[in-house]
Order: sequence, then C-alpha cells, then structure tokens
Amino acid sequence: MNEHQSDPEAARALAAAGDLRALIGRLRRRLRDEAPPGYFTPSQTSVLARLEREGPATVTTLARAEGMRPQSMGAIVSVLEAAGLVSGVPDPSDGRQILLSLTPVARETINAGRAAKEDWLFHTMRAKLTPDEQEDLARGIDLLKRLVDP
Amino acid sequence: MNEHQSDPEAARALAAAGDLRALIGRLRRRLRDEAPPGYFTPSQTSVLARLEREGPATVTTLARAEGMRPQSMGAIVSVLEAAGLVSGVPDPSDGRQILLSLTPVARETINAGRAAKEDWLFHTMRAKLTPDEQEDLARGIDLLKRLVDP
DNA sequence: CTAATATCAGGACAACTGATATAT
DNA sequence: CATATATCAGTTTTCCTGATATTA
Repeated sequence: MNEHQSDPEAARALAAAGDLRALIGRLRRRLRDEAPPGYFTPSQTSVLARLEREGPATVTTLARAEGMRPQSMGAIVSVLEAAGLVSGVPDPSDGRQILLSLTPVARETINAGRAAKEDWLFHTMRAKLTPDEQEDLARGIDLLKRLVDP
Repeated sequence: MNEHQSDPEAARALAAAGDLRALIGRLRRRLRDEAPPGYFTPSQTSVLARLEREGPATVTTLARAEGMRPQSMGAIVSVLEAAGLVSGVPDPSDGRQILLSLTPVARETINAGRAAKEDWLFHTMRAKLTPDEQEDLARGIDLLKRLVDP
C-alpha cells in the first residue's frame, strides 16, 4: 500500500512523531494544572533559567532563543520586571538595546531551588521512573533539543 | 547549601525537568509554524489517531484521555465533524451518549499517511537523528507517556 | 432525586500580526 | 536611507469556568 509498510524504521519514527505530538498537549495542560498558585508560567521559568545560565540578554535575543516574537517575549519580561525578578539597564554602547539581568531576589529564589523542588514534573519523574529510566529520559530530552534547534 | 548538591541523581532530574519545560513551548511553536496550511492542529491529529487506534468513543471519554474538559473536546470534535472526518450516532443503550467514529474519508486519509509523511516532526526526526538515536528518542517518549498517565 | 452527558455562553492567557518611535 | 530594537494596540487560538437541558 505504501513504502512504509516495508520500512520498520520509518514506521517507528511515524509512531514516535504521533505520540510526541499528542504528549506535548497533555504535558502542557498537566504542567498548568499542577502549578501551585502564584508560581511562574513555563515561559517565565524558561526565561529565568536562561538568564541564569547564559547571563544578561536583550528581549530580542531571548525571543530568538525561545523561538518566539520579540513582542511576545516583551510581555513575559514585563511581568518578571513587575515582580522584581528581572531588571534592565540600557546598553551603554548601543542605545537601542536594554540588557536584562536577574535581580538578587531572583538569584536567591533560583538557588534555593524552592520552585523546582516543589515542581510536579520533578517529583513525578523521581516517583514514577527508576534511576536508569530517568537517565534514558534525560537522553531523550537532549535529542529533542537537537530537533528544535535552528 | 542544599541537599541536592550532594545528590547527582536529583540534580540530573532537576535539569531534565527544566529542559523539558522549556522544550514543550518551543516544540509547540515549532509544530504550529511548520504546519502546512489547511492541516490539522495537534489536538485534532491526536483525536483522529486515538479514534483509529481505540475505536469509537464519546466526547467525554476523549476529553479524559487527552486530559482536557469535555467542553474543550466538544469544540475540537465539532470542527472534525464539520470537515466530514468524524461522525456521531446516539448510543442505542444510553441516550445521553453520542458515539463518535471516523468516517471512511478520514480512514483513507490516515491510511495514506499523507499528513504524517509531510509532517515536519517526522522529517526532522529522520533527518537529524541516527537510527539508534531515533530509538533512544522513542524510548524517552514512552517514558514521558508514563509521566502524564493518570 | 442524583449522577452523567452534551452543549451553550463568556472569559483568560499566550502567542500572534501590524504599526510606530528611536537609535545605529 | 536601511536596519535593528523596543513597545503599543488589536487579534487569534486554545483552553478554561459556569450554567442549562436531557437522560440513566
């Protein structure tokens, strides 16, 4: 009927792609539902983690890294600024840019790891998977990173 | 400073959870951007795949399986019905329920595999990962399924 | 009467597009 | 002038909550 019936490799990729597509929606809803009230959204968490890992950045740089428009990232950053977790200073060498950094408050919060340790995803991973399986999952996540890159 | 510095297993899980959280958003945006015009949304695709795999189901059953509200699933199903891909008949033994099935048109489309074969995710998996890596990714996806299950 | 199913109506949120001001 | 950055304003998408009718 089609060439994939005789290509088990392609069939497996097809099934994996379908499963992953369905999983993304479910994971997203689950993360939102399990988030304790008053906590960060996934987008906010992602921005905080990136600023901590890679240092100060502009809105446009962050947007590119997350695969979204600068206007969308601007809205996320505004919330973080209003919450006192991120602050921006104009770049002295380029007046168009505003360099965003984590505030000391944000660093404390992140280092204490409070948010992450109370996180549903973190707890579920440790509760439902053996150490070996956690390692396998980490490997899969690294492969997913490659897929969404450039 | 905290107990996770001396627990490499927990540290790895923490990193994996953070990476996954960031990945979900990026994957979602990527899937949307790469979708050919006129194609199904991820939610629609997921429903069609489930009906094909598990046979007829009600809106409420589908909603539970996807982790969303019946009202939200109802909207998705309405679109599929309007497109002639899904049709519902009242359950003869329970007048409250409407059993949804794939139409012959939907089966043809799915079996032809046209949608999946033109899919960005499927192609990227095969282009960017070796067969061994594809297998590792499939394993990771299976583990993710366990995490979102009940 | 209570529980389950479907569905109508309105709302919140995260992302989008388009337009504008400013600096390089 | 052309390009890049930030930001304002309005729109779309996808899901939600609340309320109602119907049947078991």
